Amino acid sequence: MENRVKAILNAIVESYIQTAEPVGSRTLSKQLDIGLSPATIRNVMADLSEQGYLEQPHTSAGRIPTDKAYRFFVDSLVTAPTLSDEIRAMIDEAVGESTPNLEKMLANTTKVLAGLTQFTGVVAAPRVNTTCLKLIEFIKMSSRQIFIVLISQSNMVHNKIIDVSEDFSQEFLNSVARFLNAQFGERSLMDIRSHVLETLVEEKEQYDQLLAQAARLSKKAFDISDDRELYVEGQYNIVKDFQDIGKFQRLLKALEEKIAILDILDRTLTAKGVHIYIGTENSLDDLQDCSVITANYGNGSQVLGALGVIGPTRMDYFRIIPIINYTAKILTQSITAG
Amino acid sequence: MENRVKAILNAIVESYIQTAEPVGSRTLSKQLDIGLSPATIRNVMADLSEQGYLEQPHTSAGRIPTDKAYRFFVDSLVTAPTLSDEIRAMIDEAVGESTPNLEKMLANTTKVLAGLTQFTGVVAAPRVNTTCLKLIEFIKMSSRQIFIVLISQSNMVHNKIIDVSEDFSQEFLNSVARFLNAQFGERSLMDIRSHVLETLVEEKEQYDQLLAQAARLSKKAFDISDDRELYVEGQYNIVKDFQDIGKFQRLLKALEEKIAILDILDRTLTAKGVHIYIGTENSLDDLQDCSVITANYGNGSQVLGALGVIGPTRMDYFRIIPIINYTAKILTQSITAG
DNA sequence: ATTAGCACTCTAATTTAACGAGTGCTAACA
DNA sequence: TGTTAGCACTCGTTAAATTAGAGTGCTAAT
Repeated sequence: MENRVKAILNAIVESYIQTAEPVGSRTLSKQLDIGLSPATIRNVMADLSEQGYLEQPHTSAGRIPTDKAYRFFVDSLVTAPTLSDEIRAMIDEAVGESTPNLEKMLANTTKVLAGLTQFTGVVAAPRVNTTCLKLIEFIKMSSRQIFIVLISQSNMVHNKIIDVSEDFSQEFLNSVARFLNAQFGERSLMDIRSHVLETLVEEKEQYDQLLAQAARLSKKAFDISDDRELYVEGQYNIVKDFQDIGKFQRLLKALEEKIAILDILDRTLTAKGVHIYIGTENSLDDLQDCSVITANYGNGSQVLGALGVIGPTRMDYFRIIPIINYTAKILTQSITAG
Repeated sequence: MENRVKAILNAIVESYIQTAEPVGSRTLSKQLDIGLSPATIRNVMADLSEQGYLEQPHTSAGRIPTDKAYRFFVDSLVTAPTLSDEIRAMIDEAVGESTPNLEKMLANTTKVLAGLTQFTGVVAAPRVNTTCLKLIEFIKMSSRQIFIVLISQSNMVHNKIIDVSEDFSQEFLNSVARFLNAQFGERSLMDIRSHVLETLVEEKEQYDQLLAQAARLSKKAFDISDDRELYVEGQYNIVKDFQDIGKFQRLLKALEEKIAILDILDRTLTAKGVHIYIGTENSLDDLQDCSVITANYGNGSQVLGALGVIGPTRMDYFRIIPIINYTAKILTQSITAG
């Protein structure tokens, strides 16, 4: 694509991001420093329309960018601006504040994302199955109830109360926990579960009463549903850019149900850096008028989850991208250090 | 107030609840079985307007009920209808499903409230300070980090990771936990905290190194912030009844911030039964166009928290009230049994 | 006390007209 | 050949004017 055409396209996108108004040739001609007449620009715009970069709300209106144009615009953003010290400080504080408690860290991260971007912030907690075991403990609550705590390497805490038919002694529970910690420390829960299952099978042939009990208990302990937590904050920020109440309501509902959003965040998990999904690039119908900007966070060696914001397609990418980027970086650092 | 006047007022409220349209004298005359002409009804309506029960959007429109009228309407609802078996079953299942895990129970309760009423469901978790201790346990994570689990009588789980300067042995931690459990079981956290403080003071004069450490640790353990969790579900249901985007946005924000809503729910805690706050009866500005219907739940002997729904003032009280009532009852039962 | 009748009010919906931003095309220009 | 000025045309937006209808308040009759 010609240089001049690029400049015009990007100028249109920028202008639309700022004003949310269809961009006309005359306005653009004045804004653009290059001495180009409206007529010339009109020609270029006509070409761009043909190529699917621009569209007109109606015949005699200015042009608005299509998703394709946003995509082009974003891809030609080579230099992400550096963040101001104040913004960095805000992120640093919010993210680092409650180490090493991962849940609180993620909640705070979501809040700071929503606050800084003025869009809806989302953070996906680590997948339970892929996290690694740091510590497991059994606590006897009553003769038939056992409380199980399970802490992951990244300081994520899971707990549940299970009913058992046998009356285990606390000493027995302790020994099982000791065994599991020694045996499975730093292994992923998914791995552990399959191993526990193996053990259970072996044990059947051993006819050792105690071992059988231990295996059964362990199996229950690691039988954690793999739902992921999604932190959402700043939903009310979405209202601003929605004229269509119906669409908006569906979006809110999607946010409440969370599953679909998690799917989108999951797609990020494989690759590094900031990901941007523009409008129809989102598989989710209710997000067709939104862009989702995401990035991964991890514990230094492993990707744990993703964070990002959801906003209108005409969001200020230039401003948002470095925020996402930096937040992910700081969160990763905090987890790694914590 | 005259009987006939009552009937007319309630009919107006009912009609407005159904249709959301200002009610005119002619419509009402046809709807009402008593043979009263529009003119007669007009006279009554004029009186009711004077007394502040009705108002007109404009001179030549029908009347709409004021908050005062809703209040009258609600107060004259003597017989709450019995719930259908299906609805009962849905509540039973949602609430009882994940006993004894209180957090999950509350989350499910919120969802079923939102689902059944099609409004926004809210459930306030028990105040941490007033809940009673069932079990406390210390788990050593590393030489300087201790993981603390604290389970309340109502099976609410709190946990946190604290940093310590001394390197406690797990045996020491166990003995401290044993002591606390024996000493303070079934006492409220608030009580315990003040006692722990006392002990700490006494200990200063005892100069017993170990006891001092234990006291310091215990103090940290019970130093829980008293934030209450608020479960919110079905926010998107509010959209329907809001024409004013600005108001709606503020309401969403209030729901996200939760504190103000908790205040309202707290007011319920003193008295039994269903509470209804209509429109301006809500102290919160952003809720002036809403009604809040709440009820308490507890553990049989003690009130723990409140649950309810937030909807437009013109919600169908007759339908909603028994849902709230029954849900609170079942939740209380489940907690008591759990 | 109730009701029928009627003039009056006010909103919401519909129509009409004027406006203007922006386009596409053509012809002139460098 | 690329650029620009000019111009007719389109179409949405806004404002004003008109109409229809629902509902009221008042009065007089029952």
